[in-house]
Amino acid sequence: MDRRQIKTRTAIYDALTRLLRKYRFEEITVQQIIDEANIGRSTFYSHFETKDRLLEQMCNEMFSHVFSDTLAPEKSHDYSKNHEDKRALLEHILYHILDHKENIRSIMNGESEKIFTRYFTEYLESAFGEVIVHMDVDVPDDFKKQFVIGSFIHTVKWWIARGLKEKPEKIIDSYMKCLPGKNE
Amino acid sequence: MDRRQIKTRTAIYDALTRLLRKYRFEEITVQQIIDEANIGRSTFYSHFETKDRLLEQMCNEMFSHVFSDTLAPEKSHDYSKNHEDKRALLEHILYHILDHKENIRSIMNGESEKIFTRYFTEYLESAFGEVIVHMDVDVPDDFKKQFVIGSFIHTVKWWIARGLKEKPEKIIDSYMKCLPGKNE
DNA sequence: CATTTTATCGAACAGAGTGTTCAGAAACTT
DNA sequence: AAGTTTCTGAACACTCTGTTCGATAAAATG
Repeated sequence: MDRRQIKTRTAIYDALTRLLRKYRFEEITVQQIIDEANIGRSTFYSHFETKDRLLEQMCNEMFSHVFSDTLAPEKSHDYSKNHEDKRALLEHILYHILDHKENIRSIMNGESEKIFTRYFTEYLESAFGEVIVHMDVDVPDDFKKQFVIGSFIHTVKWWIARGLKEKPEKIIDSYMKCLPGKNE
Repeated sequence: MDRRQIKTRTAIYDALTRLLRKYRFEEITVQQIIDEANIGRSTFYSHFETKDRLLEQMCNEMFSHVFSDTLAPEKSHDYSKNHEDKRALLEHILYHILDHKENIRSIMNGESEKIFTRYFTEYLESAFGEVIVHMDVDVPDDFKKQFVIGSFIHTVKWWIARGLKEKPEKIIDSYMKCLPGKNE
């Protein structure tokens, strides 16, 4: 890839990241991004069709990184085997989120939250779907799934919204204590 | 209030409701609302400052109705007393949501979802905050609250997103089975 | 019923933002 | 050095927003 393209691309990403610390995504204009990134107007549009596509791609890169290596098939196999490994995987995810501390809070408003949730749900579904079904609670399978996954994602969002203060271990510990049934 | 005002107001509400069945809120323009409602442009703006304020007020009316009579101080006192009454209150809320079946699904996208969540959280917080703290799980109080309330709201959203197919009793039953600790 | 008050209408307007185009400058490749 | 690709930025057409104002219609008042 041409160096120039990489340069403008990262310039745009960085600009948006910086702007997101001050403004909500909805109130940021393309012109602001262009000025902050120090690029020409037509350059922006040759990289991204719209402002929304930019956000989408930025989120995709970010979230795919957050969930990437944890889902390597060999690893996920190990993880879901027993209680302690599940705990380790969940903690691992939180640490990955912690890596993006700077971005994640400002990104976590409006449309981007949905992208995050979609990614997260798909990921947890594929990593834990099977395990959850085998949990010992007398409710329909689909309900069980939505409850366990939904409450986890909600917990993570809560953790992020409050500034990622608590240690991942603490969050996962509390979360698992709140889960129903014997899920060892 | 002037009859004319009431007429335009409901015309606008109805128009937006109808449009929301076909388009997402973000892609609806003021002009579309005006045309659909058959009113003059300046009339719209004499009623609502912006499109967002319209949505906000519409949601406020709707959600305050959903949560209104269930939170009458005397009643909530009864409700949180014992296990069965809590169940009854939760079911009651779902039935109220069911009353708005037509609107609620289309409204439940984008910005309006946040208004719903805010209302819902505040309500549950005030109705059950005390009760939750006394639940027998060894996690911090604030975590306990966010988990119990968050997972309930998520469950309700899940129920709505799938078309409110299940009976309220069924949803509440499953939900309570998933809750941790002895909360009788 | 006549009068006064208030709401609606709609065209016209200014302003902000979007996304496109294009010719020349600048940077990369071979 | 020549050829290719990307960047630049001004200019443009468009869409949507929110305001203004005089004319018209409807409601409230006495």
